[in-house]
Amino acid sequence: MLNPNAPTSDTAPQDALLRPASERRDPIPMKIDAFKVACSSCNLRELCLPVGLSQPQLTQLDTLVGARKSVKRGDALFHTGDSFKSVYAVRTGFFKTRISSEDGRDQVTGFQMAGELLGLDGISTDRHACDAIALEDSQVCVIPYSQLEELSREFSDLQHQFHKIMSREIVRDHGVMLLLGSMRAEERLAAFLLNLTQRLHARGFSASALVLRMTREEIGSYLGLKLETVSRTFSKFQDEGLLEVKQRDIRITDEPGLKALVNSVRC
Amino acid sequence: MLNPNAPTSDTAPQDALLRPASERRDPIPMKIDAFKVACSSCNLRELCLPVGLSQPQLTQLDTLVGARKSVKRGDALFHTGDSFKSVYAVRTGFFKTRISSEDGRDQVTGFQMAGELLGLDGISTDRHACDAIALEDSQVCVIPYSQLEELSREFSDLQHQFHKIMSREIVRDHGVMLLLGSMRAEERLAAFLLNLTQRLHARGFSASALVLRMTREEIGSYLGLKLETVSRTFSKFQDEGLLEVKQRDIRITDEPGLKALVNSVRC
DNA sequence: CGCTAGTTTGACCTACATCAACCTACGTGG
DNA sequence: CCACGTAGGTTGATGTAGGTCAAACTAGCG
Repeated sequence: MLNPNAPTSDTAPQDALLRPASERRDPIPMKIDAFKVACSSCNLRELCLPVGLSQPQLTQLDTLVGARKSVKRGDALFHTGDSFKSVYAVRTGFFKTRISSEDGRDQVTGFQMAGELLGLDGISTDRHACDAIALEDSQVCVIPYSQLEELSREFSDLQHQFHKIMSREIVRDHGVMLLLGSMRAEERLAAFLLNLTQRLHARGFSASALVLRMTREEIGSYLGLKLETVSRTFSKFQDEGLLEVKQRDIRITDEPGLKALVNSVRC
Repeated sequence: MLNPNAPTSDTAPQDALLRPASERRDPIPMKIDAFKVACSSCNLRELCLPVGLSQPQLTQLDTLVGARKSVKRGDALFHTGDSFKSVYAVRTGFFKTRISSEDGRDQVTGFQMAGELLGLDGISTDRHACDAIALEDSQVCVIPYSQLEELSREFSDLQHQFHKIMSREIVRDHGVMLLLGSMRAEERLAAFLLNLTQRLHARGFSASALVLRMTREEIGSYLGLKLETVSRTFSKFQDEGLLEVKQRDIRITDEPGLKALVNSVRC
């Protein structure tokens, strides 16, 4: 199979959306304005902000999500210090967020895929607190924040869903702290791969094969490891029969083995 | 000075609130119900949920904050898995939050002092996702979450302040990731101490002297270090003239030196 | 076809962990 | 009031996971 991130047959609700933008063909828009986004007809609505909303609420939400924005691979959706106006929902593509310390070290704080929100850090100071960089040509839905607040005052379902998303980010961050604070390299990488595949699976992709959109260095930055350690750990996993690794193409050949790594203390 | 956490003379808005509960004497409550809390008259209102609210809004908020709850040193305010009903504002005392992995390792994810909110992690799944443990006898204000959502649909200021608090937690967590992912032991401890004193200072305490409410092990867990390393690093800082350390009593004698440590790359 | 960015692998080094002994302070009961 | 127990803290000796430095390999891409 050419694309190992191809959707599995059982769950493939939005395959088209997860291919590179160049391959994608939009469904006929429900509105006349072809550049207008419609959450109500979006294949990601079960993963994104609209989760749990009724049809009339969705129609309202459509009025809020103003436009799509394309971001080329390597370009930033926003930078640290940019004034905060909107949050963004990833529609297609893949992002990383990173923060930098004064002395130039930086830390990747997350990888975002279709249906996930970017920019929540900006609410606290009205300025973005990280850089969001596209790891492949991507498209996001622009959600003007003041309008989101407004609409979520009207619809408690939307309000609650938004709070859930923020809370989920906090819980995720605490999980990463546990990983960074107490796991060894193998456990970190195993946890990372299982997290990625689990999220891809929720989007209709294979749970056992994936194409990494990020470099070893970016993985290392996220996991608090050097790129050489990431590379060596991949090789080790391959030697042990847990994975097949061909550069960025990964196939998980022993998922229970990987899971055991994450849950076990040492050895 | 007996209590090195004593408020400085210039900014001492709520000294009484930050002493152990046993020493504290409440102001005469504005409501007849002595157990009722009044945000409108709380000395922490400039640090807590009410930031930026008008007087009438504060009065509304008073109806929401139902009760105080006392938590003895060592006891849990809530545990992982407890059903989520409320968030809590620390009124007096000091807490830690921690998460545990299946294999028993745990990670301290934060330390909370007066005016800070606990329990935001619970929104995502309707169950608390961490344990909150009092590090000294403490008191919290109970804020029923459904009512908070309701009221924040009425008052956009409250809504925005609540969002800011959640966003700030996300930004803080990302900072901790940077610390855990790329700083060395000395930098971590220096950053930790500076963060603590900065927060204590915002509450009217000295910026240079503090009493740690947590053990070396808890500091280590938060910073991704072993307790011996924390202890050694304290000793090293003392030898270098950055700190005076007497068990949990810390006096910062060279703040610029500490700050330089955090901002410099190596050495 | 040659450049460049990314990756792999090896040899060596170091910051921190581990293990262990001892010290300190405080609370409890005699 | 003292003595003893215990939880927490310090310090030393040694081990090791992962960092650092370096060289070679691979795959796109102009």
